[in-house]
Amino acid sequence: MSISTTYPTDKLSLFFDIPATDRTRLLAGAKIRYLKKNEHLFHHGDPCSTFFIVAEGAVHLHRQTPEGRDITLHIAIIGDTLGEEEMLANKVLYQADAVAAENCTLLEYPTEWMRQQLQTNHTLALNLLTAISKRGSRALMDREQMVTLKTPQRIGCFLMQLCSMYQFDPKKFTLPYSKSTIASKLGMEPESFSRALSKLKEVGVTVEGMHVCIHDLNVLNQYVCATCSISEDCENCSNIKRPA
Amino acid sequence: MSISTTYPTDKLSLFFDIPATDRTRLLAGAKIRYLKKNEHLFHHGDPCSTFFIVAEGAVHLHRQTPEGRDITLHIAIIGDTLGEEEMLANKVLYQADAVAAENCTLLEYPTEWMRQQLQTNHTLALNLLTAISKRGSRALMDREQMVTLKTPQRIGCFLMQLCSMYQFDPKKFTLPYSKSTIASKLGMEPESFSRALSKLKEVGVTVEGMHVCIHDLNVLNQYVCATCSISEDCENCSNIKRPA
DNA sequence: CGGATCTTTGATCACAGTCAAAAAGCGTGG
DNA sequence: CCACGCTTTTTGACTGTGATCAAAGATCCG
Repeated sequence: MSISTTYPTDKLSLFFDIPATDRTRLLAGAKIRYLKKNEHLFHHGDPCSTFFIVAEGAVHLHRQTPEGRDITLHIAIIGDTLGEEEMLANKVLYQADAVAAENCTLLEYPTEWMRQQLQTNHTLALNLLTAISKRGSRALMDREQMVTLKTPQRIGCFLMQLCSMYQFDPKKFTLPYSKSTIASKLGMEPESFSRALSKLKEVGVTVEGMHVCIHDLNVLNQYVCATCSISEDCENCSNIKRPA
Repeated sequence: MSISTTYPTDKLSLFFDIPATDRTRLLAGAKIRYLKKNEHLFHHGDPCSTFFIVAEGAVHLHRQTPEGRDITLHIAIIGDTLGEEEMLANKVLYQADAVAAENCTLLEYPTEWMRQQLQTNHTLALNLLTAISKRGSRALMDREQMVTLKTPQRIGCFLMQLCSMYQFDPKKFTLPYSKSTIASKLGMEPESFSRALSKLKEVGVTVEGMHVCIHDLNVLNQYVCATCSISEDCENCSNIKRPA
């Protein structure tokens, strides 16, 4: 079975708008890589000559402070890329640790090869830059929310994002990664996360184990966004207000 | 006197690597706009059909929470662009307030015109995307530091950034914008900012009015970066370790 | 000089971090 | 299938930091 039939490459935003022939070549250049949950993809400081696209699962990107504290940079999901900053900025070492947050499938490319593709394939280049730009504005949002939102609100926002990213049914879905991972991604301690979850019960969010139930999206939405400066410009919220 | 002789356009990163003839055309397309300190450039929600480049001074980008709290998104300085997100994402309204943090000179372009330039001038497009990408990774850093660094450390980091951005002499320089503006940009209240400044005295940073003196950059550097996860990958710090 | 804004200082409060321990969940092997 | 050990999550008590409210000093500018 060929790669192109195995993976729904049309779900990878990097390949968006790329004609079938080019896409086939891009897929042929990829090595498929499987990762089990908790397996390392690369370590902070490793020499870096590979670029990855997440085809399935989620990869946790994090790094440590000199004191040994662990900070989450990003959780990359389907369509996200790994090592692109390094590739574009010509870094020779990976700038973070990458660990599978669940079982993963990745497309793996030599950085050099991908660089060449980017030079000749402008659509590909544009897609990558779009992705980077989106990630940037996401980071801006996160920073903003760090200031404006309290712990339970940030969690609420995250849960709504999950629903929209994975097309989960808000009434009943399962957390795709562990609670500590989520806590870290939200910049808080597991204890705070746990306590904040119980506060969310007051707005109709029940979490038992890995199972989440948002009784009323609108109630949660209002609770979360009441103090958020992004408001009208928030894609996440507009999705909720006029559901697909 | 022509625009090209009046402004050191080679300092605008957007025009980097662009041949003189193209650069001249780009400058000819610009309207020059002067802003006095505290003057509004645009308001959040205004219809948006203009793109700006900061040629001089600094523009404070901020927006409000529903509760009326003011959140700083960015302080744009020489070479930075305003309205580029809106332009690229085809937004029809500005997503923030823009106010001059000091007296400013701006290059002003109709969004449509600039869009056309970007389509034909690939270097220009690349420069813009580089700028956006840099801003994104800056936002990521900020978010990270929000978690890892305490108030005085964040201020210290900011002061070092100032020195490197404006080529200030650490021993003696003047804050380019008001303390409340800086506080807001760092995501803290003016009171906290003020108190944190006094703590910085312990590591040899004296601030009197708008005048700052960093007695020993290395001491400050160590104090700031002791708990920072970016460490080796921090451009700011590498500048200090091997000064120009 | 006087009114405005900006900054500092003081007192208090709330929230999230920390440390410690209990509880729940998970996988392994008997 | 249960028992065991390990990890993850939760709960509890406490602490530290920064936000908040209020008021006093500075500073700026007309």
